[in-house]
Amino acid sequence: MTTVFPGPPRTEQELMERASELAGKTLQYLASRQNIELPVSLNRAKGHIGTLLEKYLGSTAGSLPEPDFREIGVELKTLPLNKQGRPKESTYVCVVPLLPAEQTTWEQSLVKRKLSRVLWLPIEADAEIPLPRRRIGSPILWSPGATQEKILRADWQELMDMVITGELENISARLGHYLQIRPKAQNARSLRQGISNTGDINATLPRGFYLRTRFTRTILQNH
DNA sequence: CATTGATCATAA
DNA sequence: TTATGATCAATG
Repeated sequence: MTTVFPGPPRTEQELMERASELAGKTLQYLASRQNIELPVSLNRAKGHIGTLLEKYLGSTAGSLPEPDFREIGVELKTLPLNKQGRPKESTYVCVVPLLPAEQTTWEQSLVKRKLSRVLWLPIEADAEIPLPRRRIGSPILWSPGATQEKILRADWQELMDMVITGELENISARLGHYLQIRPKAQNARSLRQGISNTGDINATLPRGFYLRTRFTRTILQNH
């Protein structure tokens, strides 16, 4: 593997310069610059493109529960686009804290810290385009507006209230305007400790926070 | 055909 | 083992 830049970006501007160079380039180009081979399909490499971009841009966070660019507090998210140029998938944000000891305020939450500043990188993702030929779009450096944050916060609060009051099993992906909670696991047999409907701690499916496609669509439209 | 629930790879 | 990176695929 070849490292393209000497270290992590020190400023947002430096990050944007690095990302802007990729606009219009293909995934083949992105991989070639780093002497990494593209997988034949994303089927068995679902996060490959995101990882490739992190490496290219100089992220050092690894799999720490932190924004990708810790030095400047920016989170990197790819945004897969369908044939119409709209987001085709929801966006994973972070793990849902299920235990009482893990609870925080909205201000301290990982959801807020990650979504405070996001570098969105649109990627062509229509199934008809071969992976190597899919193009990277122009980067969007985004922060939630006041109204957006208000709704994100309300979603988070509503969902976390359910988590801590033993209503976890009543949470479905239908809840939440912008944010939703869905399974985030190796498979349906994966288990995590959580608060049961009797208030005890028992085993449950690990969950994650996701941004709905209809929300990321508006982010894209506003640019 | 959009959405929900399920799943795959990998690093520390 | 549990977080990251996400997309797949069944379902309504």
